Amino acid sequence: MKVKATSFDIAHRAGVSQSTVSRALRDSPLVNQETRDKIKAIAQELNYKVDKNASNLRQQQSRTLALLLFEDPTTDDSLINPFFLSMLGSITRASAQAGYDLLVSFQNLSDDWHADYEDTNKADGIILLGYGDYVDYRDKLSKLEEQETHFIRWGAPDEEHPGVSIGCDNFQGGFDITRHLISIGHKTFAFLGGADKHAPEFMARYQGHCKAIKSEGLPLDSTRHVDAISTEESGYSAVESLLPDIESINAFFCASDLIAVGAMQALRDNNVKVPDDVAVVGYDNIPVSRFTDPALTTVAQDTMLAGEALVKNLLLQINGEKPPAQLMPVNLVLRKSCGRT
Amino acid sequence: MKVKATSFDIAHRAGVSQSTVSRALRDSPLVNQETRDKIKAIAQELNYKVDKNASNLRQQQSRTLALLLFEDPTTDDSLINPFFLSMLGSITRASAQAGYDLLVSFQNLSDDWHADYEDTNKADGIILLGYGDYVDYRDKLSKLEEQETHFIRWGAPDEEHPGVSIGCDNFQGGFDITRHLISIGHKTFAFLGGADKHAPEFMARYQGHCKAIKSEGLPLDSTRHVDAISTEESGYSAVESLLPDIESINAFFCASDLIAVGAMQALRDNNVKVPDDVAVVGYDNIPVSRFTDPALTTVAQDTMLAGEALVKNLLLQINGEKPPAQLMPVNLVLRKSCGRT
DNA sequence: AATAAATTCTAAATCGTTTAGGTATGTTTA
DNA sequence: TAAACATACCTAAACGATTTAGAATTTATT
Repeated sequence: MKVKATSFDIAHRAGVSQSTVSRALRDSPLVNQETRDKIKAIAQELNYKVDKNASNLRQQQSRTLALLLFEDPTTDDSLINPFFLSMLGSITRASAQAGYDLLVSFQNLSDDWHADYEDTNKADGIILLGYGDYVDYRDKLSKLEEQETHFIRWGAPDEEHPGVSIGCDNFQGGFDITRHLISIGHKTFAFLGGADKHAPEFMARYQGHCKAIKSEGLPLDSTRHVDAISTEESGYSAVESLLPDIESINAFFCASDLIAVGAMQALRDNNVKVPDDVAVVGYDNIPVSRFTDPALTTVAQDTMLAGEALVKNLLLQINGEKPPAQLMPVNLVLRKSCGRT
Repeated sequence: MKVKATSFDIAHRAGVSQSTVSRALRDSPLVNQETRDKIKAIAQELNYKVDKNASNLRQQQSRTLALLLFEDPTTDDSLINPFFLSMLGSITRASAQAGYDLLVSFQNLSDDWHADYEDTNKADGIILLGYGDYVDYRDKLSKLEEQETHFIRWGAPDEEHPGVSIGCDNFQGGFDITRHLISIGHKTFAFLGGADKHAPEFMARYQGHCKAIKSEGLPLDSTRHVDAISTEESGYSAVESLLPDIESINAFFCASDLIAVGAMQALRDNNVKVPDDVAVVGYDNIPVSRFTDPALTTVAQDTMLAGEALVKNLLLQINGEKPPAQLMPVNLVLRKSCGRT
């Protein structure tokens, strides 16, 4: 049976006290350089590693962040929204960079996650990642705040939700891409994506969309609005529901790339040519969007930057500061699906 | 400033000793039911949560698993192989189900991850997830084993690598899909995917491919082998390199769906029709494969099952058992890209 | 009524660190 | 030469739980 070396073992071998070992390993100037080197050598030889449980207990911190993923409960269990995954990647890397470990967990409504990480000292802070819909969790967020838990939420900064949040400028994204569609000649639209309080991000995109229509002098009824959640299936059936008067639509603005992928599939199955008969644009710039046929014009959220911002902001909170909410900029990615670029 | 309640606070209020509190909260029969209820009520009221650091330290375990993701270092940093992500999802859920937290971390060659989790008592066991290529890490795996660290590797069970592993039957997958291609009339092939020691999974698929060709009585030189790593770009250029004599190829067997997506893109760009001019099949059944044009025929690995198997196996190890390696079955997913089904 | 057994609780040791404070040395300063 | 000060180390007390051993109380048995 393997038995782990402790700082006492090292102390014994080095002929010093255990506290000196602890100090030496953390390069404290309170211990002589020679002694330090000797202790470190022995530590290495014994394959010694600081026990994080003991260390964390003593220091009352864990140098660990918890990432809580809130998935659209309607989605198939095994699939994860690619956009989240991209965020997950950048968050993982950003926290590693900062010297923090990352606990990942999927949540659903029933869990009382609001207490389970920081309260137990398993994490120093929590990152909440979901598609903007925290409406049902609002009271839990309040509780988090009340408990002075450090947490940050991915989503639109607004007053409705307690706590700090970071999100991309969905309004601007919806505005920009719609303006582009108009600028290349499209005049009538369909917006695919549920824009109610349960999807504040989709809502903002839709509002940006409408604003652009107005500001370009088009009549507001030049766009139609169809419900859809962020899945391919949902995009597919959204298009199906619009087939009867498909000729009256110049362009589809899909609230997410997944919706767009499904939408294009539906169009293809019904012999509607993209972009010749109708334009399609998406939102998120997920990895596949480059490889659809035709390649999808979309709005890119810089997930690298966003992940870093989330982690940085959270760490500031942990260090006792009160960092402000943040709105991240957004970029158009012009590809073939929208027609003449 | 928030100050956390400890078991002493509860003991004080309840008028019992702290040890009684500890027992009561863990439903020990050593404490009277009435006392238990009272203590639990007080705990709830004070919003008490067991400090995991203290608890773990005392119990010498962490009830946490660490997932180490090894990415093809050639891949863009921000992108993650969708297949891994799918595994990540199922592993996360499986460990949550088992009452374990999950630490996620991306690794690269330079890190000395081989010591960093279990040795520090941050995790009770480690899951290694990569595209089969652990060749360069073999000595690190040995070290893990030597240290009696609990770990499990995703990949082909073989004697070359130390430790237990679970993987899908790549040979069978390659065999099955090739046989299907032959059964619907294809006679000449190209295999896209580096099949050297750095990609044992691709290698096994290739070997299954060749076996099927032989067993169906076709000449072995009816297949060509082109190097590619698991990215769309790589698939794209692999196809480009074959363009000169594209007419001599009936079907492309891509070692992964990502390669297939890139390959189909390249074929489209060069006016080669799939599946009319040439068939294309992939491997992995990633989410997009259903939405490519045409939909991709591929080999599905049941990631749900695989994630559960990994976690279950690791937990057995943690509990002192010696579970065997496992080969998971594989399923053909027939869609349009391979031609007549 | 005395003894044994069962129940319920307490005290203290333990996990492996970190860190405040103390104690020898030797070196400088007035 | 004693006071003042570094230097290099050590002792011991946390941190907050779990758990062993044993004490106190109640209940059962003879």
